[in-house]
Amino acid sequence: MRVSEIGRMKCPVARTLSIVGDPWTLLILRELFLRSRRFEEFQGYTGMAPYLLASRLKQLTKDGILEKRAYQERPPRYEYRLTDKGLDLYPVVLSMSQWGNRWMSDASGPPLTLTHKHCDSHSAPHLVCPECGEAVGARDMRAEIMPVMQADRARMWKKFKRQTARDR
Amino acid sequence: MRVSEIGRMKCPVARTLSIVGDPWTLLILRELFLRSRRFEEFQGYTGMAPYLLASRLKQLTKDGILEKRAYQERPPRYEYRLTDKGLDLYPVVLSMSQWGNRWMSDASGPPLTLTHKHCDSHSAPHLVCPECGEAVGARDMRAEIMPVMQADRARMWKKFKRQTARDR
DNA sequence: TTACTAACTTCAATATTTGAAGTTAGCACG
DNA sequence: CGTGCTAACTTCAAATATTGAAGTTAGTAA
Repeated sequence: MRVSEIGRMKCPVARTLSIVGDPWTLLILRELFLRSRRFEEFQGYTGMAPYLLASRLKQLTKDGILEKRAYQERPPRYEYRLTDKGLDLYPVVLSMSQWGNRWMSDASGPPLTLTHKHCDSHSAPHLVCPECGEAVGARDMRAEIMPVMQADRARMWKKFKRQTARDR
Repeated sequence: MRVSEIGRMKCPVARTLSIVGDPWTLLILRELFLRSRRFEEFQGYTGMAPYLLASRLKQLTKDGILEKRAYQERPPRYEYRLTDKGLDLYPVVLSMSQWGNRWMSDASGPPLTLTHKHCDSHSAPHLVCPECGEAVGARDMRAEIMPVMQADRARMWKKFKRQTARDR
């Protein structure tokens, strides 16, 4: 299977990865959540090659994550903004930020702080169960693979087994 | 900047990306959260090439996300399990799953369901502010870049500007 | 007319991924 | 004792993607 085919799996994680499964794309998203909007800002703050940046911005726009619009006509200049679909990726980027803070920080103090606008407190949002309100982690949840995804997995497994059998 | 240097930025998102900023790595994590443990399972259910799988597992082990252990001696067979550091990546994978459910699903019904073990209800955990308990999204939070990260960004920006100036 | 800017595009060199095939260390069957 | 089978990789050559450097476009400003 090629990277470009990951999105064809009947799995919500895989489908999300087909859009944001790339470090440069996620750095662009980080910048957007830090309120960068211009090509130059993305390039300067991520350090990525302009060819790659252009191709990623094009793809994200096609995927409906970003909207490109001119912020002036002459000379033509553009900005990129998150759509609602893009804004909704916030939990992904935030989770990465919090994991990085917890597990990858050095002695130089917190690089980012977050304030909840509504209650005006510094906070690190966490996941809770909407039913009981308790904080949840990996050990607290049980995932069940439904028939539609199970069938897809069974198909992949069979293909894999057929392949290894043919090798002999 | 090269992909392999992303982790040197003083940014928690970038540092996390240096470990999980790759679609195959995240698919391996998905499998681990779905309780896969063996090389063969990862290969069969992700469809990735064995060379890539082996190199990713090696790196994840080195990064302290996984532990490799023999589950039998003769013939030698191994399994891979999440460490605490790895388990703590759950919010990243869960956020991706939920975004995929919301924005990338087709008509064939939900591929995965989650049950909160403690209250036994089907639930889609969401982010809340720990201070006031309110659900939070991108628009509700204000990020502030602290001096240590700000300095790093300023350095990158200057380097970028120096580079484009030299081009002329 | 020359310098400068933002937003790209092009090109050649390098690095990574892919698919197919091969290897290793055993067990199981006839 | 030989053949087949398994899980967990490794190797190789071809295809694909990324990188760094340089170039382009459509303007404004001095």
